[in-house]
Order: sequence, then C-alpha cells, then structure tokens
Amino acid sequence: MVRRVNGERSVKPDNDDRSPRVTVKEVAERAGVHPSTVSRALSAGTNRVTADLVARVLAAAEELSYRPNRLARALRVSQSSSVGMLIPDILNPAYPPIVRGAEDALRPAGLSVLLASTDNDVRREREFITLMLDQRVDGLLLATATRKFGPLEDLLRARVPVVLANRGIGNNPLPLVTGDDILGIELAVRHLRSLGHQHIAHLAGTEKVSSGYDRKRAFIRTMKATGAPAKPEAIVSADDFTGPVGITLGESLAQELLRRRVSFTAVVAANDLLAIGCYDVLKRRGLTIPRDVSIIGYNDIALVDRVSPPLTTIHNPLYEIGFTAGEILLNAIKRNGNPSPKQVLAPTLVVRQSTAPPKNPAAFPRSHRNAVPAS
Amino acid sequence: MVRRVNGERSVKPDNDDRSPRVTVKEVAERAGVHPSTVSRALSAGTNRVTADLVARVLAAAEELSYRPNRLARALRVSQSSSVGMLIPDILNPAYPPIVRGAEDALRPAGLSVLLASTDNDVRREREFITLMLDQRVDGLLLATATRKFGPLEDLLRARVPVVLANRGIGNNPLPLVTGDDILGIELAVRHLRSLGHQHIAHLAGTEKVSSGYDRKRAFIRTMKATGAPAKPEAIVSADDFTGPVGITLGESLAQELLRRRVSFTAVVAANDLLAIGCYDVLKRRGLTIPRDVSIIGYNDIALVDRVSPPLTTIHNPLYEIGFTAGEILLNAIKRNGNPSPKQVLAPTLVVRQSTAPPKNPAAFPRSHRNAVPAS
DNA sequence: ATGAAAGCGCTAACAG
DNA sequence: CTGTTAGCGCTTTCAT
Repeated sequence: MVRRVNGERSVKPDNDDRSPRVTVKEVAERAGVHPSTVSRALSAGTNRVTADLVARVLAAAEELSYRPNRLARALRVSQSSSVGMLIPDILNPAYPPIVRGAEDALRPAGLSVLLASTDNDVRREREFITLMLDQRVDGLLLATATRKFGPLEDLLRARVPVVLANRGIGNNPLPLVTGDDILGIELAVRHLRSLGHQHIAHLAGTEKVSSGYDRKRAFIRTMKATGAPAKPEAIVSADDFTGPVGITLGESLAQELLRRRVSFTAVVAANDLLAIGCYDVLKRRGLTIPRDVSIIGYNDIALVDRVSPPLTTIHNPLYEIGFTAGEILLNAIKRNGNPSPKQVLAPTLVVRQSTAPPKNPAAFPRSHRNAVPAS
Repeated sequence: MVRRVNGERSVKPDNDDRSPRVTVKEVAERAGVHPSTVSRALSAGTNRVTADLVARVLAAAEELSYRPNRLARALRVSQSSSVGMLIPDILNPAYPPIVRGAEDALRPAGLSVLLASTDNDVRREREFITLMLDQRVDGLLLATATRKFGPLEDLLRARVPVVLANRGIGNNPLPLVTGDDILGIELAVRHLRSLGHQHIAHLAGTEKVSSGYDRKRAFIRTMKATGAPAKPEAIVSADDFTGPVGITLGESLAQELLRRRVSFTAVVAANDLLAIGCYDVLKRRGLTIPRDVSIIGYNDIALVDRVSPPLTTIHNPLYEIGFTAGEILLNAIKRNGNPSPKQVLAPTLVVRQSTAPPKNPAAFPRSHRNAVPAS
C-alpha cells in the first residue's frame, strides 16, 4: 500500500540501517567460547560455568554492550515476563491508582505490565485480550469486566492466569479483588440517614458492571433496612443514557432526576464523577450544597477534596485493589497455591462538606425502624 | 525462595498444563498444505495464493481457532508492532490525556503502546528504556526527558525512532512535540498584568525539565517585558524541595514564599497541582482567592474547573501533544520523510475565578511600559 | 564443565 | 502458485 514512496532508495525492504544488535554468538566469539556457554554464564552464573569463564563472558558482553533479545528468549522459554492489563478508560481518575498498585506488585518480580484502555467497548476489549494472548503474556489483569462477560470462555480455554480487579462477573469463576461496594453504599446511606435524610435519590452507574449493579442493589436494600424504602423514581440509572462515565453523564442523570419531580434532600452517586456532574446541575438550578441537598460520591478520586464544596465520599482503596490483584496474579503465574477466589477490601466513609442535615429536619426519630410506604 | 510450597506436585518446572496453542504447522496439516502456504494465505490473502486455498486455510485456522504467535513473528521480521511509552507519573493527571492521544494515533496503524511510569526516577527511566529496547519495540515515546538527558547516547546508538513529548532536552537532536511553554506563561503573566497586578510571584517547577525551566525563564522575561521585573525572592523553585510534583509540593512552595515575606498580589504556578497546593496554604492563612491574591495554574487538568474557586489556568493541549507525537513516531517508523525536529502547540488562556484585579489597584495605567525598580 | 545440535513459531528466499 | 529450506536469537537437551 505505502509501497514505493521513496522511488529509488528502497530496493530492499530497507531493514538494513536499523539496529544491528549484538547477539550471543558475537559475545561467544569474543570470549572464545560457544554460544550456549554464554547463555549459561549469563543466566546461571558461576553455578554451571567456571568462575573465570563467567568473568570472561561478562567482560565480553560488557565490551560489546550486549543486550539479550527478550523476544527470542520469550519464544524459547514460552514466558514473556509481561502481563497484560486492561482498564476501561485511562481518563477516568479512578484507574491510575489501580494501575499503579498493580505495577508496584508486579514489577519487583520482573514482570512488566502492558496497559491498554478499552474505552468501555467490548469489541475493543476482546481485541486487546486476543492481542495480549497472541503476545503470550504470562497473565492478564482485567479491570474491565462486565457482569455478563463475553470473553470468559476464551479466557478459560486459554489457560492463562487471569485476575479481575474492581469489577466482577456473575458467579465468578475467576479470582477477583474489589472494594466492598455493598458496605460502601451502606456507609453512605447510613451517613445520610443519621443526618436525618429520609428522601434520598441515587445516581446509579450501569448495571452492566458489578460495581454499578451492586451499589444500586445495596442502595435499595439499605434504604429499606433503615426504614426509608427508596421510591423507584428516585433512582436514575446510567443505562438510560449513552456516553462515557464522567461528569457529563452525571449532569444528564441529575437533570433526569429533577425532571421526575420526585422530592429528595440528598443523593448518593455511584461514583465521584457523577457526583460532580450533579453538583453542576443543582447549582445551576440555584440550589446550594449541602444546604438544599446533600451529595455523597464514591471512590474518593484525586481533587474531590478540593471541589466546592469538598465532596463527602466513600474512599475506595483503589491502590490496594490494584496491588492485591497484582500479587494474586503473581502467585498464579508462579503457581503458588490456589488464589483466593475473591478478595474484598473495605472502603471507608470520608465526611467532607457536601453533606449536612436536611433543611427541614424530617420527623424521623432515630429509633423508628418501620418502613414508610414507597411512593 | 518460594520453592517447594506445594511439596509433591512440582517435579517438572510444570510447564505442561499451560496453553498448548495451535501453530501454523497444525493448520497446514489440517488444510493439507505446507506451513509457508498458511503463512502466505494468512498475510497476503488472495494475492499470492489461489482463492480456494486461501479459503481452505482460513477455514482450518478458524476451526482450530488458530492465533499467530506474535513473538515468533516479531522475532522473524524484527518488528514487534509495539512502541514503548514512558511517562513520569501515572498519578499525575496531566499524563493520561497525552497517553490517550498517543494511543489514538498509533493504534489504528496496528501499533500497541507499552506504557510505563518512571516515578521521575532516572534510574527507573534507564531501566525501562533498555527493557523496551530489549523487547525490540519499534519506537519510543518519551514524556520523561530531562534537560540533561542521560540515556540520549544509548538511544541514538540504538537507532530506534524516538520522539519526545511534552519535555525537551537541551539543544534537541530528537523530534519533540510540546506545548508552547513560553507563550503559555506569557499569556498568564500578561493576563495578570492587565488585571493590574504588579507584584507577581512564581511557583516554579524543577529546572531539570524543560517545561519547568522554560516556564520560569518566560516568567522572568515577561515580567521584565511588561515593566514589572520579578524580584528573585518572588520566585520559589521546586528544586529546593524533594518529593513528587503534586499538591503537597505546591504547599511547600507556597509556605516558602510566605516565609520570605515578599509582597505579592498574584502567583503564577508552573502547573495546576502546584496551584492547588498554593490554594490550601493561602486559605489556611486566612487569605481569600482571588480577593487577596490571584492564582493562575498551567495545564488545565481535569477538575480544576470545579475547585474552589475555579482555577484560571493555561490550557495545554495535552491530548494533541500525545496524538501528534504518536503521528510523528508513526511516520518515523514507517520511514515517511524526515520528522520535523520540533513541533510546538499553542496553549490558550482560560479565565475562571481564581484571578481578579488586586485589592489595591496599583497605579499602573495600561499604557505604562517602564520598569519599576525591583525590590 | 563445555560444545554440538536442535527447536520455539514464524516468514522470506529460492526453486520448481 | 506452492513446497522446500533456512534462520531470526535464544535456551536446553544430549553428548563428551
């Protein structure tokens, strides 16, 4: 296609002026030994080769500034010393900490991580998974799983260690590390309830991923458990909209909520970005946070402690999730015991200034535990 | 070290129950042709193989769910179809957009991006560079360059296409894509000057990287050019502190500035994170932004439009920087002409609410262009 | 302890 | 147009 761009100067596929790199063979020549000896000296050191030969080989390698070709090595030993990691969106501030955690767990063991961002697109996800498999990664770290997870079959068949981070799949056959979404939402709702809120709305993430699904269910359950069952109209779901999770989506959800004319004095958002989007809409409507309505987010991403007002949120141990997932993957690769199928890390409530008692403190004694008819 | 965890079940290096994947050979057998024909059919399609053979091969490949081993291919053709990308810190919100841009430029061309975060550590940077070179990446995208750039020699010797993003090195022999830091700071300073500020401080980034260095120099120059030469004490530099760029560093810088008891009514920060750190310190001192002091940031990272008060800043086209760098690298890899040595993208001023005229509007008519004695 | 030879999976050069 | 042969750079038997 792009052939013959340069007319005269491309007789050969011009692979000649690129990196004529040093190989074991040349090191061997210089050290006066056989290539296989070089390999041994370099990997096993003085265990399988006499000390002075090791020295000679090392010297030769040094002088020629030899660097082993990892591709060749990987092909031979069928281990690439790399793992693939998939995240849904690199622009979503929740993921960098997870990535960082995973890297910190894997790197010291000599595993490099190949990162890819799928844009929440299942097609892209599939593509990347097969790409990484074709690359013969030693393991896979997925932070992109959806509840009904298409690639699952392929993955199980590929027999490569896989661990899920942050998002699980239904009836999970794969090890998973996640924050405790149920507990997190419980913390959020109870915080609001104890402040005196009775009418609480929920900006729900997509039910296609476990975090969205679990948080929504936990919301419903906890509301009921605390004697203030949520009205269905008070829950607006990301699934009714398109576009990436983010502030804009939060705006759409909040607008929809307002449109429904359901009364509420507080909202729990499925994540911080949605909460921020909600801020905007409410402010534009002339509402003040938290005086008119309280808002609580989820994840505790960077800078939400600086927005106006500072966001009360559920701190999700994102770094630890990534780190633990990395550790588990590492064990799986090294074949140390059986990985725990599921590891759930506890979130914490961090109270800042976006939540306060409702303006008209509801007549709602703390001891009262009976359900109020929904709607 | 972790040997013999499982006692009995590890006689062989247990490489037996892992992925017995299908190879060309097996596809060839099933299709009743020679392996090389399979290779041809799969890559050149109907150009170099009869249509029905192609069909048969494709069918066989499909049935066996054959996936080519990219490692083997890469070894053979000495092209890995991947490029390495280094960023200083994945937790710094300025970098994800650059990464995303680069990915968007490279992916459609079939190049996958291997990302690594160096933690601003030159040792780690070196490690990663050699690692990627050992991995035979087709090109390198560095957003980590320091002004005196250690690995330069190695890089030039390796003869692999390299392009720098966001940060240049002194007297650059490598293609570079960056925002126009000089212009950006000029915009910032002139904005403040036109508001009437005369005493402006600068929270400078490290001089070890071009952006920090250029911005600081531009600050000094523009201050002088607008007739308000900066006092040396009004410039505090990240180099006097340790730790990662971030909010905490911004706090340290601001504290140091205060400690120096130099008077100022505005500060231009070398980046948004420093500006946010400055917010905190000033607020804690009981100062109000922008009433008591104006602050302007740099980069326009996510959420700074939501902090309190919304940050006036210089919008750096980060995504475009990444994208353009990716394109240039792509051209270099494909050998299309010579890459432009340097491409500078224009930033823009985005005025929000952290800047305002100084409390005591200086007697400083717009037409006045003479220097005021410094200190 | 070291050398020889084979082969990981693929593709390119050469015949026919 | 297709089969044969060889080899990318490395490691790992197998001999010696």
